[in-house]
Amino acid sequence: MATGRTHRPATRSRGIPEATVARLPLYLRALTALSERSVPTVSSEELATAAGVNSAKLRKDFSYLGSYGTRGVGYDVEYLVYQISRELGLTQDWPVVIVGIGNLGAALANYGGFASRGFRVAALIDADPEMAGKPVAGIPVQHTDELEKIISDNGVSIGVIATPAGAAQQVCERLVAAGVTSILNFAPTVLSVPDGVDVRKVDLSIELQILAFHEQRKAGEEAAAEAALPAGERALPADAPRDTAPPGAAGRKGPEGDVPAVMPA
Amino acid sequence: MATGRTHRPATRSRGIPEATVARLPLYLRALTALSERSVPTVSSEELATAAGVNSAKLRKDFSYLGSYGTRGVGYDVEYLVYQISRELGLTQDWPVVIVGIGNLGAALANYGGFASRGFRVAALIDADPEMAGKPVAGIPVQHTDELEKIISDNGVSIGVIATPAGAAQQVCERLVAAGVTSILNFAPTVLSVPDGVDVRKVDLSIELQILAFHEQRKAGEEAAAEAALPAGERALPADAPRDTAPPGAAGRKGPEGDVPAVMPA
DNA sequence: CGCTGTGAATTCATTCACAGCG
DNA sequence: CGCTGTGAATGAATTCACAGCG
Repeated sequence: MATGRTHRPATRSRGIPEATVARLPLYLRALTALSERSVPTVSSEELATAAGVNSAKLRKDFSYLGSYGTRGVGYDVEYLVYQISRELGLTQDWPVVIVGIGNLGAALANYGGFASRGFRVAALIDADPEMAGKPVAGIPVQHTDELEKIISDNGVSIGVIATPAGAAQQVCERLVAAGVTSILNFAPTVLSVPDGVDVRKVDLSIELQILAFHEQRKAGEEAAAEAALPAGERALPADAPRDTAPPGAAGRKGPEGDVPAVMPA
Repeated sequence: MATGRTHRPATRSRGIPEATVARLPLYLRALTALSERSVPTVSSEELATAAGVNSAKLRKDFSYLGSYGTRGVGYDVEYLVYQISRELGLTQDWPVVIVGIGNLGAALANYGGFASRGFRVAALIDADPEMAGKPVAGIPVQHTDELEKIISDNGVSIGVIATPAGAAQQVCERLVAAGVTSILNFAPTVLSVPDGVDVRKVDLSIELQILAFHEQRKAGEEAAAEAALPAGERALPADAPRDTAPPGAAGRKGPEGDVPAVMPA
């Protein structure tokens, strides 16, 4: 990906930044809601609010797609829905397979937003022979043995892995060998794939851990705020509300013997 | 460096970059696996591979935490596990509530990796009176009416929203009012929260859409690479270069005004 | 030596601020 | 006027590359 250094002069002809791509679905969702309410046009300000971003960012994002707005007015909702859908490749239907029909896999299979927008669950696959034939979300589960056949018969290029961590890499390899080039991984493990295959991961415990980090920081600040007095500043120096570094940021270097007790017991 | 140049050598005492925070759980997972295999030390190179990042990035990340390695040797696995756990706030247990016990909520409740690392499901909450009392993953579901009491009785500061989109904002407000300051949102909607509250979102269809974008791009490149044959089908693959230079082509507008109606809601 | 830790360089993303079109 | 589209400025993240410690 992006390895090829095009000799294209400055102006990116089609290099939409990754960060922008990641926001297009958000815009699309907001626009779809407006469309359902028959709202004809939106300003960047309104749409940005609905999508939870700021308007400068939204306008910059749209500028990578082309000039789809009208100065003094805003954007035509229907038109933008179409343009973004097209950009995301949602004007076609993507058959998807879900591998691993446990609790999570079943929940994904039942997830409505799936079919509604450009994706179609082509098959559910599980390694447990007991599951074979049993319908989940109206679709009969098929055994892993059929994986390769299913992929090629249906021209599947997107696979969802919802197996236990231990099985994920192997499943991944089979999917890739069978022709899948995009994988959404729910298993808590790092997948290694050949070049040209995209992997995105969703991991509950990672998200929780990130939240815990911030939560802990908040607790620390709170405590520091209450007793705003000289304390072991190395321990849990409350970052200034803004971002800049707080005062007295002396050297670092974690003195190994010292394990600063951080938890506000 | 640009503006840098404060009086202080910018040794941030605690300003860990967000991107780094997001990777700490990955390192932790890889380290935990090593620890279970009783591996005593790892080099940045090995650990980086296991975590799926490159070693320079890993070393830079660790440098924000302190100097926990030994030159010429690597990192002590146990020690690093401890340091990262502490940094992430996992040396304490975080009670978590899950609101919305449908397919997904149930799957989350059953998710093992939950309890295993610093988190404890304090309660399951659902709006359906039918659900009340029924145990899911061994925990009895409680009715939404109890939400505030549950939060405060258990000192919950992290909430997981797995309700339908329509209910999410309201649930969010009640959680926040009751004292929750970190939210993991699985509902496909933008939550608005007051300052000081962190929200992270997990959205299946967004992830799929991002994959579809890249998938489409691959298909386009492939076609173009194959043999510049005039593809008869969709004339708008990933390559449709309608965007161009900002300078000369200043006044370009959408494609010949048309194409309104589109997606099936 | 080998491998960490880190300034400096580079690349990527966000924000500002305003020219200019409708 | 109001609002888009976008250069330029700023800021964040990644990568390079190497000094220096064990």
